[in-house]
Amino acid sequence: MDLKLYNTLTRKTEIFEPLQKGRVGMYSCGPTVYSHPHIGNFRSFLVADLLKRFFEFKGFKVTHIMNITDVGHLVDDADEGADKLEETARKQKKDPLEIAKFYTDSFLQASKLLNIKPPDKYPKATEHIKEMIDMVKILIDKGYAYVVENNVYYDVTKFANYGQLSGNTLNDLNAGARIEINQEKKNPQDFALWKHDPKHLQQWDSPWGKGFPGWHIECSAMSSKYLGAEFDIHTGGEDNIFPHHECEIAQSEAASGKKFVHYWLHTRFLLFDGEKMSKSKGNLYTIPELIEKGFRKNAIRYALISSHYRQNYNFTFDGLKAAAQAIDKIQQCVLRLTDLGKTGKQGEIREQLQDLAANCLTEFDAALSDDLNISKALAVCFDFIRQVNKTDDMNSTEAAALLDTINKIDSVLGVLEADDNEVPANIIELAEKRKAAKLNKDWKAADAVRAEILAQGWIVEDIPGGGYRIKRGENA
RNA sequence: GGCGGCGUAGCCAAGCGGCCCAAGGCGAUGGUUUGCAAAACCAUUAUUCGUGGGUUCGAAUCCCACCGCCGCCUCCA
Repeated sequence: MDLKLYNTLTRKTEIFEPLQKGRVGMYSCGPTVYSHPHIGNFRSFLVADLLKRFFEFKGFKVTHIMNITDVGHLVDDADEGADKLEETARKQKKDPLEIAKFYTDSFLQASKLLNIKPPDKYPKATEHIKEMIDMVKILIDKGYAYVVENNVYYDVTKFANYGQLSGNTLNDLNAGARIEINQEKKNPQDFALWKHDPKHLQQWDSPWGKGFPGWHIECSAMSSKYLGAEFDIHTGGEDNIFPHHECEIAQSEAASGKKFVHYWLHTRFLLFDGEKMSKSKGNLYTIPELIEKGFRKNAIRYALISSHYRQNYNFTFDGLKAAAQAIDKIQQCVLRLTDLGKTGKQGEIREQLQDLAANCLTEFDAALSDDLNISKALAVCFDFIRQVNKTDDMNSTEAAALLDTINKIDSVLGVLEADDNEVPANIIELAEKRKAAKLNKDWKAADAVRAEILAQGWIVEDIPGGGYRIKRGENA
């Protein structure tokens, strides 16, 4: 089935056609490691993860690159002033690279908690200074860039398509007049490829003297190194459209003479309780903070992927609770199928169930193939689960087949993490004690033990037939 | 000023010209089941899609106007 994606570049939903059959080259704008990444950052990373997993579900071999920006993002509007990393470094009196490492680790840990599949490579900007310098040289040689006083700027008037991605024309940008006039630049919209600033803590040698790279060049340089000058798909947050991605296109296409990226996918911002997240509002939650508050990591993942990526997602604690409930519904079904797979009778799979499973996967595929219509896909998933729950007298072959279907779906959703909840021995003991009490019809004792188990953070549930099941409770 | 998005049940959210008296999740209510629970299942929870016009045999879906909300326009995913 064809995958359709909304392409920011053309402002149309298009059928995805890879450069190479069966393969996808994908680049995602990653974090700038000067603070802990928050849920908003992760929504964008999770959309990339969802898309990548869906490509794999459809049988594509994906090469996924996500950069880690550990240098070069300037703080204020005029390409002047302190670098964000440096600002943090000065505040904390640490070396910028130390700061970068600390927050890179924070990012990687949170990514793991959210069950994000690691990209094939997380290239770091500071490890690709040479590649960036090489690209800047090419841009100067080809006449797209010019040197002034140890600084290198890109001349936007030389690139005819500047503004194609964002819809910003040079005239509009002039009218916007938010740009402080920098006398060095030929045009106010020209952006820095290489900057000279003796006050900067991070410095590298270059043909233009000591300095540091401009903040768009790293993605152009690293994407071409790992994916080639021309590749399939580039993802990021909506704020990246302009100027970052617009400038990447200008740099990469000018340097290579080829089309840069075929499909641009941008994730809309997350709101928190209907408001934009910001430090001043104190609503920039990080993943560990939410876990600290008692929310489950897979609920956070579910919440963040459960609405369409081109829609603002309004993040609320109530939404997280709803997400946790929804996952439980799936998990409950998985538990039952797992039990039946072990204890059910041997047998053939009924045709009706075979069709149910096949249709589910087809519809799930169709939903996500429609520009990642996740709501529809989840609806398919829950419809399937209801049908499964309604099915009595299931044999072990059937249970295994249906379980396999859920697992295929979860290879994309990634919310059913392997059950790492080893039930402690004392809890099992208590559960056995309760079972014994129940056999004696000593309901009081049985209920007391159940309360005790709950107090320790676990839930016992009876299964028809006299058995029971132990689940992790809220605080386990 | 320029570019773009949104308004569907208590909440989240799909649908984008007829299959819609509108999917799915959460919540709520009643029922089946259970020692009691939990889970599960069944039923109910929008004859209506921000408001007003229009186009059409037919509109939540297209057009116009109005109201409200939000994002981007060189820090930001």
